[in-house]
Amino acid sequence: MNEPVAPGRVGDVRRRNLSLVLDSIARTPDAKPSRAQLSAATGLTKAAVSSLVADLVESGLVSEVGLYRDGERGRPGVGLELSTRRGVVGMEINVDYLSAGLLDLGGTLRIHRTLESGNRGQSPESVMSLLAGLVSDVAAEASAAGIMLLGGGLAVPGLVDSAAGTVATAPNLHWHGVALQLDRLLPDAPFGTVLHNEANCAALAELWYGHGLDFRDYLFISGEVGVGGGLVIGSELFAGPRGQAGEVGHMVVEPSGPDCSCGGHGCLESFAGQEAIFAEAGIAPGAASERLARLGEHLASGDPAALTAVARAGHYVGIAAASTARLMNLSAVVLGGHFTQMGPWIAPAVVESLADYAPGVVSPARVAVSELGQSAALLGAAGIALRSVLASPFSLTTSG
Amino acid sequence: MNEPVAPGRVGDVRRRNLSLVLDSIARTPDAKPSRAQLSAATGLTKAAVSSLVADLVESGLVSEVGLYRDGERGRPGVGLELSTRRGVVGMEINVDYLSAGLLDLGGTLRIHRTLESGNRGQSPESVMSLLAGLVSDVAAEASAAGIMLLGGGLAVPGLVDSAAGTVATAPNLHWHGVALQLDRLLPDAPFGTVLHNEANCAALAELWYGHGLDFRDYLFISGEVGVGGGLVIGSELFAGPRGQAGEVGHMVVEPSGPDCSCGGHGCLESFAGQEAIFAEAGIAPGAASERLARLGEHLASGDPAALTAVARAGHYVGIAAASTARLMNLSAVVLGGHFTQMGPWIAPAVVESLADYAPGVVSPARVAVSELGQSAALLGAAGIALRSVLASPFSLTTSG
DNA sequence: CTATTTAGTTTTCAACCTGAACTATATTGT
DNA sequence: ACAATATAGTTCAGGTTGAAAACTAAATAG
Repeated sequence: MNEPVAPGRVGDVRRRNLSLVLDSIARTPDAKPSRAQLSAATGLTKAAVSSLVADLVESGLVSEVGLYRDGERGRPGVGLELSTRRGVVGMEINVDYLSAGLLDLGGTLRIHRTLESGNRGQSPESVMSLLAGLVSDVAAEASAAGIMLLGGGLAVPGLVDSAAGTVATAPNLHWHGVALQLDRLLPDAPFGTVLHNEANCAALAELWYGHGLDFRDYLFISGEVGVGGGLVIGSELFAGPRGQAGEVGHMVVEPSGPDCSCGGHGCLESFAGQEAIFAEAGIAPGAASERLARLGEHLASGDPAALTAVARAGHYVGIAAASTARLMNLSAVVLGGHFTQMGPWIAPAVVESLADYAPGVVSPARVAVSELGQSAALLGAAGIALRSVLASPFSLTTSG
Repeated sequence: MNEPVAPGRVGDVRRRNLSLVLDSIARTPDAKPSRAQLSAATGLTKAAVSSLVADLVESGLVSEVGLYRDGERGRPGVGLELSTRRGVVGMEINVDYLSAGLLDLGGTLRIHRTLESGNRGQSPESVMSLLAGLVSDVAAEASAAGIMLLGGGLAVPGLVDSAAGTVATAPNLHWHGVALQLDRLLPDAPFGTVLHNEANCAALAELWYGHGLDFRDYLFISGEVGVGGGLVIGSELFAGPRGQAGEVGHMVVEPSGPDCSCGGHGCLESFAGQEAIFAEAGIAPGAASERLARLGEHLASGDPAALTAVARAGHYVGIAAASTARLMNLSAVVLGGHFTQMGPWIAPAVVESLADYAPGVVSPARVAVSELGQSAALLGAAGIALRSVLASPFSLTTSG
């Protein structure tokens, strides 16, 4: 009950306004706004904006980029943009690969390296060592390009405790209750590295770089080995009480359904997880990516077993989405992960199921398939880091 | 995307700290803290607390209550408490009755009046007139007791838009898209009257005056004519994108289930709504309260039809709760509304169902039955108003 | 080349918290 | 009784901050 609410101090005002100005610059990536425009956009006086911008320029987060001349009368303003000489690193540990990438403050992915690596069952230490090597390559390249790294985000396919930097459970990696040495990855970055759930990262990537531009509230459902998800409410990720919300894979969609590895019955994952779809479609065992490709071929050639398998998965995804939409008053659904490859076949089944179980709640036009590729989680993790920098620029300021 | 984030001004600091101090006083209802204790609790200096308290006392929200002598050495502090001479009004429009009550700032329900009234199908204007009469009685009593009314909250069984003060749809009242004249109810109260959903109000009452003292995160499921609900996350109501989250009644719990009035199939309401339970239990038609009483008798006497009907409702409530708990990472469930009367029979079924479909997520000890009576929604509505006063005391201050 | 318009800076001022010194009022020990 | 001590609360100087308004800077229009 007794949350330690910090007292408001005079300095808080500046902290907030620094972030407000920085955010205003970030929201207009093309315009390169002048101080005067920022003053109008934020409601702060020109004097205040000047003072705040001076701090931001000094800290290196913002650059002046020549005159902003638009043919109008009067003195031209000086264009401002987020510095492209500051960046954050997005990282991903997945079952089959590791990856790391550099996102500059402007939101451009400047570097992206992937390393094939079978991580299932490997020790966290050895995987982290591999990742640290990959990251140091990226860091070296960034350094060569004159880009200073401020922080990073790491996406892991499992339930995580971001605050503690621990992985509670990552079934597909066979990790349980491991504390990751996040400090190793970016030892010099002032904001450090923060751990996040992979599906949540992908949901956020979708928000910032995908369909989030159209939808403010949606359920993101990501097919992987399991079925993960993320809830975006008001253009923000809903993380839940312990940061582990969005686990749509174990919603009950068929009370009389088969037993699930979680101990329950009739979970969505039993119908829409990779193994379930492959089995139903008659795809022989093998590497996941290869089986997925074969499923795609079967679908394209109209194979009935594949078509029914995917339609069944879509049907149950629709049921889970219908319940979620009703419960949380959501109006859109975005499909990601392996569902993207089945997009043309699974989306109609989801639409039909939604129309059947929750008519009028999610219109067909608001069932979308992600267009971000395999980099979604990495982009999301980097984006989280980027936004945490933009949210608290004060610490980089001389007085911070 | 472009949320109008207000710039931070110097005065915001005081606004926040006024609320912080007021909140600190509210959190210690028994202790009647001194300024020095508040200083320690909030982290503000004694000087700042003194200045803030002076404003709060002047505005009438806080009273000094004699010396705080605890046998220790040193000058005794002056006890502070939320004024019992300021209050808010909770109001409820339901199918069978209207009610209004006065909650003082200390959180004590001082007055509570109920008026039997068949409101189903009545015009909003006539119902509001009846309610306004009831409220003016309460206001007169408050005035006689020297209590100044600051604001009010009105609970209505339907989907509402609180900001606009409109009822989107209240099926059981037969209201659709009506704008309520909330200003009529408490014309002199500086904070006005705010409209809320009944189930959400009940969920909040549970939070503030019921099991919320034990649980920080839970799903509240309220059986009424329909099945409503409320999601409490981190001791706060999760309202959703348009303030209409928590509609657990239309989650899909049985894909092959019967058609529902919402247009879907297999909704929870089809199994756990009043009509469904009465029909299954073989309770003849009649007034709702009377049928509920008869159901209670049948249950107590061990009537098999009644027992299976309630067990079946509990089974499906458990499925919906399991899905919700998984999706949102919740760990507790509170049953309210008509489920309270069936508590001893329905709770075990819910527990069993949860253990079956989401083992280890919600422990049996965390399935609770509400102990608040019919006044839950009213208490919640009043509590919302009370908290909005405590959150923005600045407007009552001389400088506000 | 002056008037006008827009950008950005400087100056003055008020709000408000901190920190330290100070006053007020109690208990304890002799 | 009375000094010592401890705790509560107030007063006042100091520093940070943004608002408001005056001012400087730099462009275009005629």
